[in-house]
This record gives sequence, C-alpha cells and structure tokens, in this order.
Amino acid sequence: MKKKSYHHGDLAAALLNAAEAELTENGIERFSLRAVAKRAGVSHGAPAHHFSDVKGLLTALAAKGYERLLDQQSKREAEKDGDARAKLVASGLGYLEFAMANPQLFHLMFNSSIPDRDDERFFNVALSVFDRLVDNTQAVNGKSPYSDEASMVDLMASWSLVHGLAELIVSGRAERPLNLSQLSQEDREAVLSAILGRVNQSVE
Amino acid sequence: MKKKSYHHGDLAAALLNAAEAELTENGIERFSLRAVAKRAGVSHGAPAHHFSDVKGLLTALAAKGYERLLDQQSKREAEKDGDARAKLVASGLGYLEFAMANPQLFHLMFNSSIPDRDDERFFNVALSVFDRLVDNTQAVNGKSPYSDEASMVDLMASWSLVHGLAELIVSGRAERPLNLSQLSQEDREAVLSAILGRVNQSVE
DNA sequence: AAACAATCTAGTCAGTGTCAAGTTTATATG
DNA sequence: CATATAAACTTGACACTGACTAGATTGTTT
Repeated sequence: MKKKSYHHGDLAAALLNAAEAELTENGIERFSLRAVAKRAGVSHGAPAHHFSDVKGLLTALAAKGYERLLDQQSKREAEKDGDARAKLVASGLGYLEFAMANPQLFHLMFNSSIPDRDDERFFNVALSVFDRLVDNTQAVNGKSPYSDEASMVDLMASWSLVHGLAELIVSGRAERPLNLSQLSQEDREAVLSAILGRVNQSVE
Repeated sequence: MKKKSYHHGDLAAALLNAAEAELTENGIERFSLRAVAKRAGVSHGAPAHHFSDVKGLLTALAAKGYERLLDQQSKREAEKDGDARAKLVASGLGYLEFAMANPQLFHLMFNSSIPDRDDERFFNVALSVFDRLVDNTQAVNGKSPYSDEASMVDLMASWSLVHGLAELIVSGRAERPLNLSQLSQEDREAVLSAILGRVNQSVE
C-alpha cells in the first residue's frame, strides 16, 4: 500500500470498498459518487478513469456481491451433501443468509435497475447463481428444467419462494409475522427452513 | 376543471397523475419532482403545498397503487368463489397481474425504500393486503395464522412465492426461463398458476 | 533521456430537492 | 359589501449531484 503518491496504486479496488461502505451506511437512496471518492481520499473526478460512470461502479460492486452470494451458498450446501432436497434447502438458506447479512448490497443487486445486466462479468456471475439452481433442481426431481416443463415450473417455484422470502425479510415486512429478530439463530433457521420446505413437496 | 386560473383547483390529484405518468415513462431512477410539476403545468415549488416533499408524494402514489392492487385481487377472487384454494391462487394471479401491468409502480411500492411505511394511509392499505392473505390462508387450512404456527409458515410461503415470482417477472429475470412474453394470455396464466400451485400442496 | 500513456486534480455545467420571500386568489369575518 | 386572513402558487436562491473538460503529475516504454 503506497503512502500518499499522486497515483493511488489500486484505486479501483479502493473505490469498490468505499462504495460498499457508503452503501451500507447510507443506503442506495443517498448514495453519492462524490462521497465515495472522498472516502477513498481522491478527487471527485478520479473514479471516471476506472469506472465509466456511477452505474459502472455499482455494476461492479453488484457483481462482487453475486460472487459472495455464490460462496455463501456453496458453504451451506457443502454441509449437507447427500440428500438432494436437503441440499436445495441449504442453498436457499445461504441465499437468505447473504440477504440478511448484506441488505443494502442485496437491494442493489436485485431491487434496483441500476446494475447493467449486459455487463459481461455481471451477466456471467448472475448466470452462475441460476445454473446452481438448475443443477439442484435436476438433482431433486431427476429431470432437467431445460428439457422438462414441469421441472422448470419446480425451479421457478423454488426460486420465487427463496427470493420472495429474502425480499420480505430484508424490507422488514416479515418481521411482524415471524419475529425473526427475537429468535435465536437456531430457531430462526428452523423457521426459515420450514418455509422453504413448503415448496415442491414430494407427495408420497 | 378550471381553465387557467392562478389556483389549480385540484392540484394534489393532478400531481399524483403526473407523478405516475412520469414514473411509468422514466422509471424511479430518473424520477424528478420538477418534471412532475412541469407536467402538471405548475411551478417547481407548488408541490410543497400539497406534499411535504418528494417522499410524501411518492408515498401517496404508492398507497394509491396498493388500492388498485386490492381491487385487482378482489376481481380475480370473485371469479372463483367456492374452493378456498382456487381463491388463494386467483388472489395470487391478481397480484401478478397488477405487477405486470404496473411494473414501475410495483417497483416503487415494494422495491424502494422511498415510501414512508409509517404514513397512516400507506400503512393501513398495506395491512389490508396482508389481511386478505391471512383470511385466504385460514380458509384453506382452517387455522388462523395468528394462533397456529404452521399456518403462519404456510402464509409466509404463499406470500414469498407470489411476491418473489412477481419480482422475477417484473425485473425480467423470469423471461428467459419462461418465455412469458411469447405466450398467449391463456398459456401465460396456466404457467403462472402452475407455479403458484407448487406451494403448500395438500398431501392427500 | 525522451516520448507517451495512464492517472489524478480542479473547474465548470446543467440538473436536482428544499427553503424563504413575495404575489395572487379564495374564504371568512365585520 | 368591504376587509382581514389564510391558502395556493411563483420566483429566486442554495447546496448538492453526476458528468465533462483541460491541465498537472507520474509510471512505462522505447
């Protein structure tokens, strides 16, 4: 890390860190590129040399978020390898865990029309999250969602439920019905797993 | 409707209409209070006399959106009275229908932290949507979500699935897997109903 | 050592929401 | 009916925003 030279050394990364800090502190609504530059100790025009505009910066940040989301899901899945359905639920728990730990980032990634979906890196990493769901769905019901319509319906139901629940939690709307903030982590996970388990139940 | 007097007559309503038009045309990201005032044919300072600030205006608009959402759901439910579960699915279809018909408004209502949730009118009308779900859930499984934990789990699963699916559709992420835009309305509703039906299935 | 490209600063511009002061109109009061 | 008061609206100012430009500084290549 350089001391105080004219050139920063790794300003792009520093800006991303500053951007995430600003995002978590102020939320997307009051996000300011100039504040990010100031936090990184650099003039307000500097970011333009690393990110085309504020949309570019936030797209890169969102892509980083997707990577961490993937990690979180992988970690959860790894604990439960064996039963395919348990793995699917674990993957969903990882999704929820990420959302609860990074509400503002989650909001940026999904709830805003800010990130540029055509950005290559963003597109690919978002696709990876989807592919993981494709694999897990196929492992559960034995048919590829791409070739089997009913399997795709299952996939969309899983996806919708997990994502919707994350939205309701992050936005605070799930708090009154579920009281999540007052539960122990164990109880909280039990409740969330129960909800996730209500979709695509196998009828035996 | 007055012609061109200094006083507008019903500027509050005119501003809400202008705001919705601006919202649908430009999206929440490029929403501008001054543009709304200009569209309503009034100076940029005028809105302050009817809405405390831009947040106040958008909160009122979001509340109006909730009312229309309720209407849409009522209409759908009315077609299927009888079977409780069919009614629940119909209610969900109304939810999706509203989202698809008013994507930007839907986004304002749910995906932004703009509306003031403590605003009385907003709070009440949002509660009405929730209460409807409470009633429908109770009708399906016979137990009140407020007193029965498993019933609340069912409710949250229904809510999450419907809302999540709406999010995925509105944001465009459901398009690639489902091809909704290329289907006839009949086929589209069949697919959506199938997905909605994958939650809280009765195991007989 | 010199040329060149990349990086960063500093100034400017149009646009934003909000506030304060002043103007016009409607309404209530005598 | 006249007049005081309140409400509705305009106008101008302010601090802030993101983007653009020109110029200063530094790293790299030849």
